[in-house]
Amino acid sequence: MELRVSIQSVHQQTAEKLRAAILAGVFRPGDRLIEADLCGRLGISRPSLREALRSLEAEGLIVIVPNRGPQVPVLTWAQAEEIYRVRALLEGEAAALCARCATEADRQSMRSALQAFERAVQTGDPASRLSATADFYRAMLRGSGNALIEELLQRLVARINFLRAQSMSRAGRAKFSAKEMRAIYLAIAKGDSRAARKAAQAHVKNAEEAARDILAGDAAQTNGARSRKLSA
Amino acid sequence: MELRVSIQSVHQQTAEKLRAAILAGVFRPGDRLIEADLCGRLGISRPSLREALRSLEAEGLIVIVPNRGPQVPVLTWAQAEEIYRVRALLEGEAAALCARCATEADRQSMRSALQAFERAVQTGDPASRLSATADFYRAMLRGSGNALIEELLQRLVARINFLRAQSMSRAGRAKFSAKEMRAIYLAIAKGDSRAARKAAQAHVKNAEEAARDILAGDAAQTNGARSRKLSA
DNA sequence: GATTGACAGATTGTCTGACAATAGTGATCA
DNA sequence: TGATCACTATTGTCAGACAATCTGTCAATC
Repeated sequence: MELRVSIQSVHQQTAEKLRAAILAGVFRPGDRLIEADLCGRLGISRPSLREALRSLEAEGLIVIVPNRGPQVPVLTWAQAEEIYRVRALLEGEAAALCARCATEADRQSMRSALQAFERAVQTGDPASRLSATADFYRAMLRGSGNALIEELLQRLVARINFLRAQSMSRAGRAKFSAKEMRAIYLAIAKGDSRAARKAAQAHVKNAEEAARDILAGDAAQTNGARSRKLSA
Repeated sequence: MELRVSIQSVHQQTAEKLRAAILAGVFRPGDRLIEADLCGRLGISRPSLREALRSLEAEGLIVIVPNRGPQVPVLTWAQAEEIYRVRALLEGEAAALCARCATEADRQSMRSALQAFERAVQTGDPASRLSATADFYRAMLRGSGNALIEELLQRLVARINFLRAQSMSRAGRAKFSAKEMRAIYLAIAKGDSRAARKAAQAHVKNAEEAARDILAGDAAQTNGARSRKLSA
């Protein structure tokens, strides 16, 4: 039983809030984060803020340019591609492990998350879709029994969150997504680790392709502005 | 041409020095790092030190216990096992990628690092062995063309450095190591990505087993002291 | 004898205020 | 038009301070 009353340190809370803000899109790729500004808004001192920023930097969620300060990184497609490749690798492994050693409780969690997702697809509710997806993955990673993979994936996914949110809300993608997730679940339920790995990797591959389309369309629109920014 | 004379910020330099010190074994698993002490020794202020510590914490190189401060983590075997599993996955992928897209220059670097390693094995020079291994991997990861994998692996390997140094210096292990590395190189030189992946994974698997023996022997010796510490 | 309570010392968590160094900006002048 | 130069905004770094917390010790109590 956990009786602790959130004795979180300031920098820790700060890091969490900023993380959440970036994932929620409050700060967008390319945005600068001004220290004094954040201190004021969060009601904390600069040293505490800077500690939090260092944590986020090491997570890859922000980059800190010397003498210019922190900003949300703008991913190149090459970087995104690397992330997707590693993500496929790790998620495949997690699925395979899960197929081998998940408990019935884990499978149950996955099943209900999957059902929630399918309901959300039918009703067309983007928020529920996102949370159901998160639940599904959490259950799978928990079932894999490898905390390291879970942590690494969480960080990687955070870095492509921007692409993810867009491609997930794209017409048609949700339906395919549901099918792919079901395939992962079925393979795991059967205990077929080989099939589970394949299904998970295929899912990431498809997500990558959806993201690529998004980024391509995006780049075409804002190409001038962005390349000017990068070369500066 | 790079003329800059180390315009690295203080916290960055600090992080690097501490990283190097931990890898070199100056601070051993379980050691506490006292802020005031480090500030004095490094000649820096506490805020700067704390920023550096937050970076190292996010890298997993130290843990910071609330109100007790930073310390070098003591790995359980379960944690080490997770790291080895992910390492096998990533190194296998890197080897496979390298087999597909390394340039002749990359292969040349690997070849000379391998030769240096074999010479070091014959002369029985542990320091050269370590540096040659590092060179070999650096070349392979560079050849894979995936900077993310390189970064992730670097961090993971840092976390098991303690085990690694011990198992590498173990009688007999070096010779096997040389054989395994040669197998990786040959597969990459042939462009056989499948064989390269297998060879790299086998190499990690063997390293893991060597490490397990070390940890088992270690635990038997200091079991009393350690379990008392953990339960406290 | 074991548990509790109190206390001192060590260490971390956090803030304030300050100042130098740097990058970006706009004005000035050739 | 282009180069130069001050100005401003912002970051990098430090010193000093104080509260909060942990650790171990020692006496008091049951």
